[in-house]
Amino acid sequence: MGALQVKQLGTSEPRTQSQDSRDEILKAAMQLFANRGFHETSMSEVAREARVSKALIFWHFKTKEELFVAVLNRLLEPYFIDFAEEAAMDERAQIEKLAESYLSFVRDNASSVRFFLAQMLHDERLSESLNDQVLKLYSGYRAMLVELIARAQQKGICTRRTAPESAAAFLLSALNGLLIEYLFMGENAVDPEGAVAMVGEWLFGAPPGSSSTEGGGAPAA
Amino acid sequence: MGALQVKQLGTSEPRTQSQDSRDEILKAAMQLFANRGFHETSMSEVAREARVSKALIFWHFKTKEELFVAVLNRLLEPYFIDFAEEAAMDERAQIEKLAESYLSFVRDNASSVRFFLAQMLHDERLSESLNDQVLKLYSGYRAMLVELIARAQQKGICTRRTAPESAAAFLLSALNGLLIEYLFMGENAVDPEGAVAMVGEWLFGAPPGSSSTEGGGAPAA
DNA sequence: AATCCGCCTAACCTTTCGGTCAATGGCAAC
DNA sequence: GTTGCCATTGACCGAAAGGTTAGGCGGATT
Repeated sequence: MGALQVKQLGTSEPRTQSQDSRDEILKAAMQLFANRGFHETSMSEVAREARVSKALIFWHFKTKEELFVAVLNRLLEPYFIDFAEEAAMDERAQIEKLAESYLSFVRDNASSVRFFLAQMLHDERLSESLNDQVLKLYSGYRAMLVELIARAQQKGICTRRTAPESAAAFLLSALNGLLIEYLFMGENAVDPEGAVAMVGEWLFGAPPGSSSTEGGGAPAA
Repeated sequence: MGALQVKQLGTSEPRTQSQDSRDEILKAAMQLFANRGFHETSMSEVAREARVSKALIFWHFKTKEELFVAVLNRLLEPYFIDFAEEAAMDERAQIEKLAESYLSFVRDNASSVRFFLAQMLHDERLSESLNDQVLKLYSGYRAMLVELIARAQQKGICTRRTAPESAAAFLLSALNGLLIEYLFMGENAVDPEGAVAMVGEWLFGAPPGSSSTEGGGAPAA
């Protein structure tokens, strides 16, 4: 969970003027691209927002597209989630934690998730590399799930007999569905804990501490 | 499932020249908007594609945005699915059929689904009405699911005790997840039947054909 | 025959786009 | 002090955007 933060600007390092202005430009472009998209954002706007001349942007970045991919890469930085396998937990807890961090990540990065999704949906040639990178992250996540489920089945913890690949795919689909529900309906319409509890029940049967009194998994209105 | 088709142009009806050209323009604009998006499509392109002068477009539609919403409405036509409740089926079959038609609809209209999704994600002010209409369809679908699940629970067919609203929400999320998986990974990566079967099992327990009597939904290890 | 009107176009207008260029001020090296 | 490089700028460019205008053509009305 460590790598969830955006890289902080090292204010102590000796930064050149150039680096400073470059950073300012990237920051402005990031905001504008994310809120309006690529084609709807003009270089003049970026220049104004960054309080810099338009020519300077073209000094730092040869073309508008080069600026765009620089922004993409910067936006992607926080996406490399550190899924430290906490060996202490059993598989069920690990899987639920994985699902939880997926959802909380989406919650915390909603605007850029939205941006990436829109970008990938609609501007294919501009963001092939983005597509690749996201796909990589995605399949890594899926592989983790598959392995966890397989292990749980071997241990006999998981009662569901579905093939691990199918189960993982279904689980991921459910998570993605929550993602888009969240993006459209907003925070209040989604109940992450309830959803996580549901997939848990789906895979493993009754809730973990069902004999005692605990509030998890209660149906919401 | 009758209303899934796009309205055919009635070639037999007496159409005026005006209607013809208007139609040609809409057709061209539809294609271009869907493939490239609003801002990336120019009126000159539309004119060229429709083999018509640019001025004629502005004679039919006051502005570019007016053309756009006309296209939106035309694209939305096939979205009004006719969910004729086939009273002969039991609730499980009805729910599975609902899920199936959701997925096959997405498969058949992939390009416009993609377009709408991108549009809603990224250009909020341009497509408020689109947002509303889609939301309406969506909540209609959800309401149907809720009712079906509630009835199944009353009848005792559905073993799952979750509140119908929560179950329907989760089911819809899973479907939406499949939707985006389909949009990104393509046809071969998604297994609609498998997914439908899974939600069926999730709600009702064992597959319908396996045994006439299914006892507890979540078998213990 | 003259007129009117619906449909359509070529040419034009204004604005803004991505991008270039010559010219600057600051600053370190010689 | 001059040279030379880095960072930066305002002015400028051709192209293309969305949109307008004046007018042509053809068929119905008078």
